[in-house]
Amino acid sequence: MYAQVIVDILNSNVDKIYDYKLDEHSITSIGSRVLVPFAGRNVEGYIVSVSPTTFYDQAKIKNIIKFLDKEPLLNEKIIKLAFYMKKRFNIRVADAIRLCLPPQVRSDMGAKEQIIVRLKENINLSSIRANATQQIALIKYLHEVGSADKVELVKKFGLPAFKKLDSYDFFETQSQQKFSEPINKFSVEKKVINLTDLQKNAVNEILCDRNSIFLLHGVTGSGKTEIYLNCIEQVLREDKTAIMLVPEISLTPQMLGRFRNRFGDNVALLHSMLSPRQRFDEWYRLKTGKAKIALGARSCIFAPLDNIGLIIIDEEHDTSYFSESNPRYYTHEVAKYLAKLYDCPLILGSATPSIESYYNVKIGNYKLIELPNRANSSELPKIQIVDMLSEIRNGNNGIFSTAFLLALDECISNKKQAMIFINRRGYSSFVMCRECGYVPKCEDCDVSLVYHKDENMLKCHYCSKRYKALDKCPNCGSDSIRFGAVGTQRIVDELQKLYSNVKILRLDNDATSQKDSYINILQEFNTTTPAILVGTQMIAKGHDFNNVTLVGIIDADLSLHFSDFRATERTFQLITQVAGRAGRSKYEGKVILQTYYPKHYVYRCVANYDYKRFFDKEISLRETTHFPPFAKIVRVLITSLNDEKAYKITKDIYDKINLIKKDYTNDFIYLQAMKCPKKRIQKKYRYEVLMRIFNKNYVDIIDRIYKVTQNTIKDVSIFVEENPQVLS
DNA sequence: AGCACGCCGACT
DNA sequence: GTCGGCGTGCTC
Repeated sequence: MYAQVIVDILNSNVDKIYDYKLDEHSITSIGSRVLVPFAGRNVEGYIVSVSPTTFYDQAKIKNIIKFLDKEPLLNEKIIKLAFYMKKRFNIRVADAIRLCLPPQVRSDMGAKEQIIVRLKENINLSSIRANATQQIALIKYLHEVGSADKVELVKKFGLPAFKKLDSYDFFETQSQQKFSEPINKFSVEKKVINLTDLQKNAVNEILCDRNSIFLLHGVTGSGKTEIYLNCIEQVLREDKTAIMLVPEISLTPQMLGRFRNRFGDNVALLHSMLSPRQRFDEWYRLKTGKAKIALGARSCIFAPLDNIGLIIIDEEHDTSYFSESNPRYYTHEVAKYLAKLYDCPLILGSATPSIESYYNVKIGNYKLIELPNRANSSELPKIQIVDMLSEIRNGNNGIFSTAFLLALDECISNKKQAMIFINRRGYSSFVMCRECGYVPKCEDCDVSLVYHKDENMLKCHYCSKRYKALDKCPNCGSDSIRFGAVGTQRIVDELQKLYSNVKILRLDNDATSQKDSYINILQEFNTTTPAILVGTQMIAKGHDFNNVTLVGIIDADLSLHFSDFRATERTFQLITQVAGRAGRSKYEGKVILQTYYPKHYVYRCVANYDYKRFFDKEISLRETTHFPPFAKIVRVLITSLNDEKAYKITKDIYDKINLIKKDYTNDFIYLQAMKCPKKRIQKKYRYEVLMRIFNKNYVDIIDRIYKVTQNTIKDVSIFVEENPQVLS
């Protein structure tokens, strides 16, 4: 028998199947992690299949050294998924497999045992030549520290030196392994919640059709979570398992609490806030069947579950479901494939579905379930559009409109809470010298610096590099400095001037850099009245605050101005989400939306909670302009510390794609090579080849694009992105 | 990726 | 004549 093995090396040159001899081990070996000899060393690999024959030269086939775990870590379906991901997203199989395993599995308990090296007692140093500097340095070092890790020694003194000394038999080695059983416990305190008729129908519809993809379109507060919980309950009764995905940011204590209360320690949590150890424990509970529900962010789709009965993607429109760094993948596609493999339903839930998902309903790929009302029958908050231009005409040049200040006054004097949304952190968007127009920029990135008042520093939002704040213009010496558009810190400042004795909290990336402060800030806000919470997108998602009666959107247009075809869609989603924070319990909520474009269709639709009208507008626009979902955007991103090299490669790739285009003249809507909008980030120069391609022959074309961009070139990295979320 | 192998300049 | 610093090509 032969085992087909994928080696755990992240390099496309070895991203293929290698055959090894397998003695009487039968089919049960599939998914096992093994140690195999490979190019003169031992590496970890995964058995992806087993067969009685081989196409490779039998004389060259080696034996598997050992099996690294008692049980296979992967199942056949996960392996299928890994190969699908290679094809669909152009990533390596080993990359896909790694997504399915916590890092500990590979580093702590298996083949990657540490090899501890010591010097033997009576070694004859005279065999070393006097000019072998590396060897002597190694001996000296080892003599000083006593013992060291082999990997460390090789890194410090080079492999040749280590090998030479090893050949003299100077070393004694020992390997270390560790592994322990995880522990965990939670109590169940079951609360019965009566479903509305609409919710009941939704649950029934899903459970009666286990082969479909459902788009659950329910307004904020319509009780989608309760539907999820009921569906999961049924699936568990059938002795199956479930995966529930939420955007990282909306995995709030409330959400977690609801799952824990309902399912106790049957829920495993996979979340980036967990320590590596905790994450491993949760993974292990799923792997061993001690937990049957995997709850977590994007990568939780790779939870080690068998017999999956249901997959849910909550807030399906959220951009965090795109993995934008390596390995790049789109969670919806992974979930769809998994659902098909397990013959189980997939639920995509949102108050503001992505245009693409809703379009899939229109063309019959998804089934639509609608929840047009809030579950507790409270009204959706009234959204009032305020024209900021007419504010200026009326002599108000401030950040806040008169209508907003009045509403805030009322809110505060009623001892309620307000949330203020501004999608920009820091104090102001940029700083500029009034005399000469100088704008300080980051040394490593092609972006303006942002002033952060609390630290009195200028910060780069792309690489987090910090600079001294300016008291004088370094260019002309003037001390007259102007601040650009306002950010969260500035809002807090202005509000504190107006309400010196009201608690004002800020929630953005800066305020939450320490691990728990995110939860602490929310906790403090939750228990304080009156109070004002100022924040970025972070405050938009899934928090249930009972006393919020006012939501202020300071500059709604912000996300509208991105030169991205999804800008309006994002604006609609963001505003609906933020507005949904108001009036969730017995108190009526109100939303004030400040804009310079009050007539824009996105605001008309948003104010009436009219998703369908917005969708119709947007989809016809996309169709006539040939944008997704009617075409695909592909971006090849080329980055390098070396500007000329990057330029040369870009030109090269452009030429090659231009050749492909000759075979598919009618399929290309657009093809262009250029510098990226941000020409440099973290010292790396950035170029791109951008194209738009019709769907018809897309699969063939992208395959060829992947091929011409695969060549690994020294000092230059090349990424191919499909429908990139941000173009910077 | 990372190892062998082979070619080269530098120094013993 | 060795050592070690690279570039190349291959890994079941």
